[in-house]
Amino acid sequence: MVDPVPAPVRGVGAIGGIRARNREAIEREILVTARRHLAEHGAAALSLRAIARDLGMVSSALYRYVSSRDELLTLLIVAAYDDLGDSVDDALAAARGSAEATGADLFSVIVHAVRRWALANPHDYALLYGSPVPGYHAPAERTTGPGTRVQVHLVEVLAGPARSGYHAPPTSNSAALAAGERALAPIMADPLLAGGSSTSLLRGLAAWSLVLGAISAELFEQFGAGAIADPDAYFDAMVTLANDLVFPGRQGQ
Amino acid sequence: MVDPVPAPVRGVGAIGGIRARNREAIEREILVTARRHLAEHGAAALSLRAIARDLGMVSSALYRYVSSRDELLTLLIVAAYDDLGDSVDDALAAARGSAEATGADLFSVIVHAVRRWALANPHDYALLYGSPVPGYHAPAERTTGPGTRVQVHLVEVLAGPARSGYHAPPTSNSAALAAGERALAPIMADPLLAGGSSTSLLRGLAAWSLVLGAISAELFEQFGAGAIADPDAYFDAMVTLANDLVFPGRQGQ
DNA sequence: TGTACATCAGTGAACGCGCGTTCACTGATGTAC
DNA sequence: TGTACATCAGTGAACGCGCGTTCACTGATGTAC
Repeated sequence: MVDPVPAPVRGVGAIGGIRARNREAIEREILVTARRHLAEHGAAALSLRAIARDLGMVSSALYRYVSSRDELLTLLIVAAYDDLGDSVDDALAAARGSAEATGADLFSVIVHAVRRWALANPHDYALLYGSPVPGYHAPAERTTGPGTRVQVHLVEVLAGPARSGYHAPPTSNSAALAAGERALAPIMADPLLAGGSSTSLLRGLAAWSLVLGAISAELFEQFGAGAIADPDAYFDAMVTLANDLVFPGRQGQ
Repeated sequence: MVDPVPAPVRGVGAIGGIRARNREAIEREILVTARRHLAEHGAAALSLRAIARDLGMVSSALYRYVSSRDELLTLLIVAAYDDLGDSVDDALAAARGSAEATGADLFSVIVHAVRRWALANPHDYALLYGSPVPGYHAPAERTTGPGTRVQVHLVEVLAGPARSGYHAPPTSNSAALAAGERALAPIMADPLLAGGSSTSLLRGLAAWSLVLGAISAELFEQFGAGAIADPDAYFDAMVTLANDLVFPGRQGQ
């Protein structure tokens, strides 16, 4: 949060001292309360005063812990990415523990975990993948790290089948696809993707777009309430089609 | 907008009278100004007072034309859907005029028009397909009509190849896909889809999700600024993959 | 054609609200000697 | 072990702002006779 103070000249800072522990506890309380407000009213309506009120503090007291409303938003974004990352980690760990899983299975596990998390935390999802909060721009240096945890897993899963000899067959319009792959150069430069194929990255991004598009549509009720009788089955089908995109011609689960 | 008055007992209402024409002109001015504010500040920051100020009116005067801020938002949504619909109509008309076009081409024409419109009107796009405006819920009876113009075209395009004998080959996980199709029953009941195939609807929705997901990612910079070197080429590739989804095994453009 | 009257658009003041942020302050907690 | 002092967390008042909405009003526009 905010620097505890320009520089502890003397006194204070005794790590683990009672004051430091109190401070950490209150920092946690602030974040918990802020997340509850986010869940209830959405990011645009986030109010420092309301949060302070809920904590039984005076609004100005919050400034001991948070330098501005924007910083609180940044903290919330980081917390949401972390929460989402944890959910996906847990789902993957459970899946890997229970059975030997193919890449296709794991792709499904990941995106199902994302959807479950999104349905449980719609405003957090909106904060990460919906329209930006007006007047706020996330500082990239603080949000990109936690923001890529899910993608890291996806990249891993995408690379799996390729390592065991699978390669996607050529598809219809290879000219457009080739140009699309070239556009990915800046991403391919990431060390995380070293040795990877831009073809599978392109297809992975398409699958990811499909899944996020489907989740957004469901969450924001773009087809109207009740248009889809069985959202779970519908999403399963979307995942199946997304999976065909990533591993064309390969049998899924 | 607002009912001109409970019931014109006497006087007024002379259709085309100078006062009526003035009223229409001002209604237009309000909508234009509101759209400009939307484009500049986003929907959440939309303010009746600010709009009135821009129009050189006192804020209370706006209530002669609009019953509340929520109603203005509804008008903006309808206007945005109409604008988007017009863009797609124009693009289709131009494409049909210039050359004989296959279904695949028309799909591409439609979604490219959607993307172009979204890039030109990001806040309108966010209003329609992004996270909902906090505290506002669109009245379905006023927004669903204009909201389906694009979908109507898509359905038409999807049905085209089927009419000329094309049928999608079976794909990997037909159990999940079959269940997904069953979930579409409420949509299939729409007269617009009479005689259509739920298979192609399912695939069409997947393609639509893919495209909207890609547009959202681009607009809201979800991959970080500059992550994709050539957004046009990237989107072309996404459309190609989406197209493969709708017409699997069929050669595109 | 003139006149009395209804309806309109727009004004200006006000109500009541909530917001982010700053600031001087008090009393408690901790630390150095 | 005691004491003087630094630093802390939290208070309370205030600044300045903008918002949506209501209301009684004025003068202009239109209409019926």
